[in-house]
Amino acid sequence: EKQPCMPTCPQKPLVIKTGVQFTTKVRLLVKLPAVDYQLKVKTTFDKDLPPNRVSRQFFILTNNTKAMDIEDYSNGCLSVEFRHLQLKEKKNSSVPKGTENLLSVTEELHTLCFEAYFTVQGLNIDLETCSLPLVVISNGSQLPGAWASIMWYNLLTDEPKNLAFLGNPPRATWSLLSEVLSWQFSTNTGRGLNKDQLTMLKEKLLGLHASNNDQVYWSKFCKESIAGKSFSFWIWLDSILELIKKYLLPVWNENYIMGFVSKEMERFLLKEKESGTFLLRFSESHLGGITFTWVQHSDNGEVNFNSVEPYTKSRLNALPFPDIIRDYKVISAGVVPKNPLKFLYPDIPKDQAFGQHYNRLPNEVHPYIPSTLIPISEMRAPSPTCESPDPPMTPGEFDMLNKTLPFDMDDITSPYSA
Amino acid sequence: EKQPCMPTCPQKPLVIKTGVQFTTKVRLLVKLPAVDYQLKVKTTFDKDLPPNRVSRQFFILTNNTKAMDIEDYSNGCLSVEFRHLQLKEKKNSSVPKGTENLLSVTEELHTLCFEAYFTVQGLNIDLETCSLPLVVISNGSQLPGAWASIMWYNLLTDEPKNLAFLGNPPRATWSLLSEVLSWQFSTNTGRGLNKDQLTMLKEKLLGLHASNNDQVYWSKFCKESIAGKSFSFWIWLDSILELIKKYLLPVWNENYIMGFVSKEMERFLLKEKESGTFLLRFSESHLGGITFTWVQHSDNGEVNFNSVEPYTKSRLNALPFPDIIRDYKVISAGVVPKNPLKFLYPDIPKDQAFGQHYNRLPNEVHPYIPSTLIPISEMRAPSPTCESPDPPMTPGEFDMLNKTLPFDMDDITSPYSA
DNA sequence: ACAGTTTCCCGTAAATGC
DNA sequence: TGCATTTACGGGAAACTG
Repeated sequence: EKQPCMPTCPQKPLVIKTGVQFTTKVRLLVKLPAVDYQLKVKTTFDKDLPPNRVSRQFFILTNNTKAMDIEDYSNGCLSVEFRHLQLKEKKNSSVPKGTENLLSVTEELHTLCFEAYFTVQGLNIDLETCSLPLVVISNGSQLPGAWASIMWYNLLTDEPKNLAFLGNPPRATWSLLSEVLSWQFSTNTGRGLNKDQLTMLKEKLLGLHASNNDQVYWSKFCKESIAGKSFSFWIWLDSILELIKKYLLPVWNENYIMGFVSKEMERFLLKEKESGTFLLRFSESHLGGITFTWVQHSDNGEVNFNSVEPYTKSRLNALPFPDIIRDYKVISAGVVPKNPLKFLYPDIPKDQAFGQHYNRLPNEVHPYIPSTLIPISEMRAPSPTCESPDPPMTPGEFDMLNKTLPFDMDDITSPYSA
Repeated sequence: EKQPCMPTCPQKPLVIKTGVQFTTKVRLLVKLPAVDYQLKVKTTFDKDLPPNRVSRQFFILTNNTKAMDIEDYSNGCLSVEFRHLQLKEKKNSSVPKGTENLLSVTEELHTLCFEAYFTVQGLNIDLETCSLPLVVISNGSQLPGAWASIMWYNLLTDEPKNLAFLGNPPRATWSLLSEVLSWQFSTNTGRGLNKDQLTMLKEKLLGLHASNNDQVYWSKFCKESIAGKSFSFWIWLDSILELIKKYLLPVWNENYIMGFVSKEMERFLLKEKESGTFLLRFSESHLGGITFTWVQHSDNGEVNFNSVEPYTKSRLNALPFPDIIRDYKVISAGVVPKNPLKFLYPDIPKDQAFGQHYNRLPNEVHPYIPSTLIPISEMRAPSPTCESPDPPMTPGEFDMLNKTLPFDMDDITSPYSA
């Protein structure tokens, strides 16, 4: 006879990529009478899953049977850890595809099953248990979608194994969802999302003036693109999570990235601040981008806001973000290059916030002159709203700048015309 | 009975990486009497190779049998193309490893064998042929070494199948070797090596005043490190080939890269030239690097040479090389940033040589200010030998520069101390 | 043609073996 | 322990497939 679920307690990854190894561990929670033979456990993928339930079938490519061992001598607890397990798709399976299955691959839930079969005192015992649902992907680009499925499942059901859950998933209240989003940030980085950041996200997803009890549809969260964009809310948010993890970790953890703030709020916050006050905001138009916006007050009282083209991984691979802030320059015709960033909102001197994360300048390696990259923007013309306390340059200085700066100014060309 | 080699003509890759697909084609060169059944060809790896000859054994993981087909209806020529072949190492083979085998993996030669067995008019016929030697690698980092083996083999023997060749390889005269090196460049890029470049390479390998008849040892070419370096001559040269292929192709093909030139020769060439004349040279100290050296004449007649820290793939991934030349700046205290590169040796205006390869400046994507990276070097102090026709800056200008440039100058700190 | 999905494989890092 | 070699796999691009 079968003893379902109870006796063992499996741990497994929540998303598995085909062809990539994973590890799982099963622990026996009941104490068996001492046996003089090894207790073997077999791991199976989607055991007894009714056909047509999934559009893809997988199997464990590697050795899937292993003997349990005593994990803890104090209580004689038995366990077994499978390493180097690997999943492969069953191709040409007789199961016809696309039978009423409208789920995308990242919504399709699967389980790992474990069984231990043995005879004791003439009794046949078949212990069996299954993991909570997991998602199988074939490429890392599917990971964000897969993770969203896991989040939604864990957020909205207590059922241990409802593999059709995402066929018709319930909605989530914002108050519930916001907790899990903040938790994603805190577990992945070390700092969660604060009230203002969550408010911006709520308004992005549910519109202005939404309440915490308003409900978010699964499709709105993860499947439908944001209006005017080519990606969904979660894909956008996850791209920022990855950006932080890879390029912004210390700066994020020290709370120097406001990040989730609307452009309207940004201007509202900056407009009363000193010229050169800036804040950091994640791009809403491109995946995984961060920009800074600074304020400039001109002599006539006009207020001007500038935002740099967002930095994404290609640029951040070349130059760490704190160095970008340290070295960023704006040039405009006839003015010496100048870093417009002075105070991190509200009034933290730039070097106080970021100084400890600046990278050392390149070391001189004889016989070479060290060299580095600096980020630079051109203002096509000295805007009347730009701070411009600098004395005008002499004509000679102006001419020299024209020859040495990489931007065309009034079509003055170098003496070596192409 | 066996018909060796003659009847078929195999084409195969020269270096095969385990786990990566490759393609090979066999063509039947004799005309058979028409047969009404399919003529099947079987591909085998290292067929009948005596054990202990190689330290590693491989087998074809994928389907290795396929029927020949009429390739060309005009002459009825039969051929078969194997696609998606894949090699895997036989592990735990009974062959004990390391039996008198002193070859490295990239020196170990193997062959692909093809056989077609059939009966016609009561006669058993077994056609069989083998490919020329090939090298099996497991990681792309082994490709340069493997390629060197293939080059040496093709350069120095006409034997179709001497798999022990690299156990005791003959030497190559420089005149022979230099041809094959130049040919590597011309086939991989579009431009070979000129006389001056080859002379520099000869001197690097054989010392000054070596003659074209001097001989190069295999170990000197590929196995032993260059004195004071951690890589061999060929590994160094191949790193430059890869650099050109990936980052410098048009500039190389237009002959704007002198590249292989000693530092002594470089100075000799530049010293009589106008200030701002520069040339491009491949780094000899680091793999896959390119630097530029420019000359500056000071008022007192002293000549000064500066070389920038070599650019390698990490920097070149961030910024295309022509843009580096266009935008490169030198700054020193109190002087406006300035591009020291004016004429490509001997006297080609920089923009004339590189202008057509400059990338467009970033487009304005509203509402962001476009931004780019520029390469920059600091001269710690205005060298007395530097060209310095610029009027000294006013104290105000100097102070401003201190605040805005990313380098510390005389320990003047920003107002926002860390 | 196209989007969704998988496969391929370079290049780097880590693991393994001698 | 260090070096030579293989394995692992993220990430971008190509190939596949309905």
